[in-house]
Amino acid sequence: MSKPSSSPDLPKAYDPSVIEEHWARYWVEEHLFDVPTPQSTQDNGEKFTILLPPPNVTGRLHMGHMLNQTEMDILTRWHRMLGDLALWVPGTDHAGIATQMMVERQLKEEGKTRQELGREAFTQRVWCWRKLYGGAILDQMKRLGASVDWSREYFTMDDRLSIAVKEAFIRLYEQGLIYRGAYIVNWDPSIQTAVSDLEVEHEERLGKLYHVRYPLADGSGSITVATTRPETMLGDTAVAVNPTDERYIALIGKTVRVPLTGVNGKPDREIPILADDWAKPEFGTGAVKVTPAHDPNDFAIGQRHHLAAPSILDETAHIALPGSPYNGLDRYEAREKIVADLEALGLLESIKDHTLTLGLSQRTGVVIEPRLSLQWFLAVNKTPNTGGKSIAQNAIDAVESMNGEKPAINFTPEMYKKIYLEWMTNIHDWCISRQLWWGHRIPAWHCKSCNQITVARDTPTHCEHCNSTDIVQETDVLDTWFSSGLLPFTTLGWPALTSTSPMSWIPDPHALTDDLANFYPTTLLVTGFDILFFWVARMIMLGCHFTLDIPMPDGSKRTLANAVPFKEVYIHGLVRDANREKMSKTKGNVINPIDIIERFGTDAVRFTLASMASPGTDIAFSEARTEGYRAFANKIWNAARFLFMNLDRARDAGYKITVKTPTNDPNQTPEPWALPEYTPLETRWIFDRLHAVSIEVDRALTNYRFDEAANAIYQFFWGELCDWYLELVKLRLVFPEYDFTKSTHNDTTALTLASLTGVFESALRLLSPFMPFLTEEIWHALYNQQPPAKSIALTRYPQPADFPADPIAASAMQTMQDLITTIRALRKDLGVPEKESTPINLHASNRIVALADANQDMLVRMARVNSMDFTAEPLSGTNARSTADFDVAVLYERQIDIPAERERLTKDLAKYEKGLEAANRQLSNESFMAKAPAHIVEGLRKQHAETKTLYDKTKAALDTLG
RNA sequence: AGGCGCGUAGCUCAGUUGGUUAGAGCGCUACCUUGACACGGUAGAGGUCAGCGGUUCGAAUCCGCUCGUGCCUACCA
Repeated sequence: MSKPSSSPDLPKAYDPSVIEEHWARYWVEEHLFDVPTPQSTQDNGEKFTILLPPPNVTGRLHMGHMLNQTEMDILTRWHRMLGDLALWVPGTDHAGIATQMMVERQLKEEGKTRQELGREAFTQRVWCWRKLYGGAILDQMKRLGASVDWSREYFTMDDRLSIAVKEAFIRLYEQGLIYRGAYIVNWDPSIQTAVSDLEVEHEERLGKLYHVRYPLADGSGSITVATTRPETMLGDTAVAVNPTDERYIALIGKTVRVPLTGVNGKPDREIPILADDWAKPEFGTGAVKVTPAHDPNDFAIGQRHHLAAPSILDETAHIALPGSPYNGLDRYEAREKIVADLEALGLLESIKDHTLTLGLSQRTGVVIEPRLSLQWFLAVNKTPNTGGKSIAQNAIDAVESMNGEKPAINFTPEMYKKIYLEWMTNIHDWCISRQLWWGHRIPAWHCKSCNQITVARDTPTHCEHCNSTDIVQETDVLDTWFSSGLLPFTTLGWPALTSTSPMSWIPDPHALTDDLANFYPTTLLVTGFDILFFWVARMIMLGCHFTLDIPMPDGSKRTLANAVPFKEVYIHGLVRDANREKMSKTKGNVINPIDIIERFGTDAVRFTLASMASPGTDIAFSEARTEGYRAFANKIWNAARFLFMNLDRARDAGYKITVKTPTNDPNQTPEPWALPEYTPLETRWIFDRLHAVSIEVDRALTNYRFDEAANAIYQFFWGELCDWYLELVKLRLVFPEYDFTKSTHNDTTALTLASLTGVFESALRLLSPFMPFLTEEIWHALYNQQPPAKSIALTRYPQPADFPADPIAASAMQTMQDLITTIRALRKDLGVPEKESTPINLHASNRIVALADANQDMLVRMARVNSMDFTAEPLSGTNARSTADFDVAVLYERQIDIPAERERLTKDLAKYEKGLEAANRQLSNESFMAKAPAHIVEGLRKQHAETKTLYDKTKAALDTLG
């Protein structure tokens, strides 16, 4: 309770730049959204836990981040205001490849390479880099007003998270699910590391199909193979044909000489022709060259037939065959030269155009080279040696509904569930090793004596197999997504106190432990579909696999086996430009959120994104829309000015107005508004609307319908509160007298002031998750900078039960609005000057006559009516209008534009006629009458009657026009 | 090669199990600088719901085909 601020505090036009920075800083500095350990707060409340998809440290905020964070922030603020314990954990991802590339690029500018620096110095350099630039995106987040818990901020390479990654790796290894082996992987020759299947983008390109003749070793002829990559022939170890292919049956078992492979005077290499189903008779020549080290299919053939797999390309995709004339050539140079040489030898039969799908590295855009190399894999379809289901199976079970029950993890939109299951059902083992320096180093040591591997939590001194001390640590690091896949529980403190290792580095082990007990599993994940497989699927795989021992605050232990990391997944669309084009640097259509925020204000941009965020569709971001929402912010600002002005005047006149904001404590339900008998119609009505809009917003947000929630609030605030309620309130407060000292201090004035304040304050709270800055500013001003809570975000979210529903008032008000609108339109068509008041005649039911009579002041103010007569006879003619409920005539001497009026009436008549025909058709249709549900028939009858009335009235009006 | 989605007012999009006369914002037209607000007010115009066929008493909504468009997945040399 405090003195309201005076109106001069608020400038006439809303300027977001003046207030937003201040509140953004205030929220962080006051630690308003840091969640204390739950013992000290209400522990019977619901919990809402949400993990921010960690942006890359290399990242700059883009519109996708802003959409993602706006949605999460709306939900988090909403839950917090509902009294839930709302924890939103922020952090950043070390983003192995991306970051390493960034720093390497920087080194290159200095004329250095990472190899010159060495591993140790290079990683130091990356840490320095991350210190300098890594926080940029978090600073930008603060500008968005994201209500995260900054005290729990993490970085995926932090010590505690690194230990968790190591722990997870070791457990999986011990369960026999991580193995090391030589397989064909996707190799990026530009950054020289393996990447996973997901990090490869496929693109159709026009290439060539070469037919190459391989001479039979016995000189009896030749066999022609078809290939798109002639340069790999240097590594061929066989030619395969289909066993059923009659053309080649006689050749199976013979050998051919691979052209161009003779080195130093030696003859060309001799390789067998063998039978394998993989060779498809209908493709090319039906004979395929087999290069096990450079093609995944060929590798499989090689395995089946125990072929050697010589590598002919080095890690940079240059030919590595000492002595060969092609040695040192890039793969494409080699191709050119080999094709020319084959041609010269007369072994090149033909070259045909051929469209092929190329794999490109997502990060570098370089063509992926399938390469045989030693890598670490996570077996996803294998039963762990400790028993139980495979990782993929658990990840499927968590999402599939069992026995018709709701699945443990629910997807919105539902479509993504299908996509996820499809992918998870066909998943291959995951290559988790990367030949990078920046990342979590694999905790494995190779023994130089016995070649075996020792995997250990602490650096071992000797090989666990042969006791040799000649051991060296694995140089590979883990795929970044391996660590991010663990985040739902590692950010909450796992494996603190649950691990076999002491966790002495944890500053306050108990706090972290409580986090896991209190907040795991998390509630919701909000993200884009682009990381559905990369991240969402991996979190489900890893989360549902591990058994987590969770120490409870009371000292007991809870074991969570195969628990889901989150219960809900909400997938949003992509933010595109206004023309629905994908934003990209090359197209130059990237919108920088900070730029747009500076021009329109964060609130307006947030509201734009929310109001366009319809599930399952991308957002075509349009500035026009944002301009509209800036206008909305300005509208609210000015509505606040109107309120403050009246509160000032009231105060000057001796009124004492109490503002009251309910708390968000779920145990304390505020007293609902009790309206006395003398409450005016518009006040009953606005409370009814407030009741209705809180129902709608609650329903919409429950279903992730940010668009519907935003639109409902917009419509309420502008279309109902400002357009009608504020105008009508002037009747009680400022009309016809503006000077309160001269007006009577009657109950209605006081009630109206209190209602106006209460309604407006409630509307602010309703809006605050969407426009946190503006509402914070006005709310503090409302309390003259001494509010009952530190932030509007810490107050109660408006609930339907807080406001009295009043269907009778709602209906009466609707009639009054119809009447006012009809009179206004009529006045316009009659050419009545705006300021001139006119008498009206009204013909209507007794109920409506009584209503209009009781609310004459509304008609005076809103429709410039200066007197009203009621007629028993229906009204028609050029100065009258009819609705189904009433006829109204405006008495004005000037004549209406007859042709225009005739056109309008004719149009209406046609519309009614069409409606009548349709209704008649239905009502005389026996099947319809027999089969349609009663309320539909009833509704149609009513509509038919109304249309009939309108038709008749319009017809009469048209007849009088002549 | 498979799979998924989309096509509704000039533009960007809603339209919840089929049900009364299909909605919003922006834009457009006309009038109004009224003491909260011209980032405003008031009143309007604007759609054969891509096309064709089917199911139904009833279809923007369900089914089939055609056209257009976007995306994802895949080891065919």
